[in-house]
Amino acid sequence: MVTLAEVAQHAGVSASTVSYVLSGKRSISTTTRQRVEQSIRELGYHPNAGARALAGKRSNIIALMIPLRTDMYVPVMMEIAIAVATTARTHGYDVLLLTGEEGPDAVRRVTGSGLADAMILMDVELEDERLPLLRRTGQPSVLIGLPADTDGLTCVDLDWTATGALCVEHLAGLGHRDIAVIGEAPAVYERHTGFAERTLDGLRTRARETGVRVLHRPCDGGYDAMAVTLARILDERPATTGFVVQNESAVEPLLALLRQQGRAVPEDVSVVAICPDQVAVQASVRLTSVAVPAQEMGRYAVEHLVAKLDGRGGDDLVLIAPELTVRASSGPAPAAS
Amino acid sequence: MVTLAEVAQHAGVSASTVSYVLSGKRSISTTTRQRVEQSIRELGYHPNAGARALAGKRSNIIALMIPLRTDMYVPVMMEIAIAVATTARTHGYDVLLLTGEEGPDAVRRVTGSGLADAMILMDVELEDERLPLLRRTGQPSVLIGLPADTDGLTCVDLDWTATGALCVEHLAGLGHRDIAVIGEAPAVYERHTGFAERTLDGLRTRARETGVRVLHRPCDGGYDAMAVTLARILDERPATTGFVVQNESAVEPLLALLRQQGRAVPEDVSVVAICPDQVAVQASVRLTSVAVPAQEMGRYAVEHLVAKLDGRGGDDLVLIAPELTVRASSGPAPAAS
DNA sequence: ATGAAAGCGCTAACAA
DNA sequence: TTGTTAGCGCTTTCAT
Repeated sequence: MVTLAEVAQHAGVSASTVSYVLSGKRSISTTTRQRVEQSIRELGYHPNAGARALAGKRSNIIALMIPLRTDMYVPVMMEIAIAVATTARTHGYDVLLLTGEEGPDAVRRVTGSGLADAMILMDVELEDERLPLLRRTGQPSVLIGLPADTDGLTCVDLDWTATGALCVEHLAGLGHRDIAVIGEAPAVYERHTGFAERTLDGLRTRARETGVRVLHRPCDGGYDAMAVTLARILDERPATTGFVVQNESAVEPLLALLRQQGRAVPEDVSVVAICPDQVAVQASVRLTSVAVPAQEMGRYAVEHLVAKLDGRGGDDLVLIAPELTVRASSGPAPAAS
Repeated sequence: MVTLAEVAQHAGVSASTVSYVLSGKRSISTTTRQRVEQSIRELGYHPNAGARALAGKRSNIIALMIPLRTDMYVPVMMEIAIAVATTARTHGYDVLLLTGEEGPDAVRRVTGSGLADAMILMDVELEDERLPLLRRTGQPSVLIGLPADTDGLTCVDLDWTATGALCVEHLAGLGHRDIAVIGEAPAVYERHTGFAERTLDGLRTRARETGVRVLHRPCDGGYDAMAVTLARILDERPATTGFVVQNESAVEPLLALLRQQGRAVPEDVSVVAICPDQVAVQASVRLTSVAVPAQEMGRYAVEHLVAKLDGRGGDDLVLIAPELTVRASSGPAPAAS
């Protein structure tokens, strides 16, 4: 294993000079710098991460806590994780992958051990049990998702309330008066995941304002669950002509079932999805949708964290404005029969 | 920040004693151990990761390289990643998330810096450019996926050749004589991803043996691409009655298209999928499928790595035997018309 | 069964 | 512009 001392000797300079060449924290004459860089290359030197962390008091690692469950939004999680990892690298950070399994203990462990300099939490719940600890320790962190109380925290998220409102607005504008919302799995609501509840809020508020009726039904993914849910909806509200779907694994089943029942999209019923663009485009009907900006959230989280670690920027609350893209699944409400 | 020295002082013992209580590497009297453990709890001590890595020469971190692309098997990747992370924790390891982006450089960086003790590579290509380096450095590692030459490497994978064979066998056994294979995106074959080519091998070999005709067509995901692909297949081989699908995002489109054309599943055509069980069960027709054992692969990779790091076990090649579950999408071939 | 002390490889004052 | 040196917090011989 090549050490800094060996590089120094090889280049005929002191250890600190090599260190400073690496960190750029003081000016070095061009000739020295080049000799050192040459030696580094020749010897194949890589600074030891442990020593660096110990002496420099920063590990250059960002911890990313992802949810253990995979009952929702797997592609979104993955996209965020990849965006976090690549963005982190461009800033010289590596990413430590933590699952929610350990819960608050993971926060304690990572903070206490100096394993990571900062952390990003995904799948934040409204009353998340990790938050008190985060606030208390002052650990630099960014939440992806919004808890009930954001005081003293930095959060990034899609503006779900606006997203819900936007969906209703679009359908209402097309003349739909009875809208059904096909939501995430019941478990998601039971654990008070912020985005699900906020979306619902937005949906309902704007519905009230526009005089539209909204029926919300959670739905486990898959064809069978969707069949049951759809049957119930049409039973309770036969006049339903608009659907908002916030559940990736219900999208295609819904379309299949509507087709099967002879309800044409968008002639008879309109469908608006809340999902990544890729899903919307690949569906059997190109879906009018509000995109979940996964990459943007991941990138932003890292950049904010890096700024914090560099002493720039403080707490912040970033709500990304939703964008609705009109595709082939929504159109004017059919004339009332 | 609480240090080991502070714990030692608080407990009235020496630093080494605290260290040994933590590592269990030498016997400690019960009373001392209890005093030390008490102090650790009272002070909220967490060993510093950097110092530990520096002095102990192991970081207790396993690096996981995931592919950057998300053109295939996102849920599988995610499941593997989560299985790796949770299994690693049960063995006292943390997981560093690397994307393929850096390529071989990442291997060099992680190895050289002592950031991780070992690595797991996903999405291994037949002639993967990271392998020479891995072999040369002797870095403890496990590949998930099989390269062309496995010499000196440890690999885990589903036995894709057997998987392909099994699918043909099942359909042939049901009397199907013309089988179409709907594969991954063309790009997957172009970069010679091992599993895709091996599956094809298994498919073709067994087809030859059972006197069945096989037509293979790569397919980008989504409805439109699937429509084009299906049209071509039925054009070239109108007698096709069996389908093997190895592309998650083509599954539902295929089913929808078949339905649309009035071809009943499984009465007119049979479909066998290669996908996670969850996908097979949630599809609009419960799919006969060969499962991709994602969790098992992740868990095995970690366990093998831990064994290696503990000086137990060496190189190894584990091919997980495929299992085909018969569900509602396959049945006897219709009588020839 | 326990302690004392020498590093592990690096960073960052402090000097020159 | 460069060198010298004192740690960072831990593990692990070597002693006792």
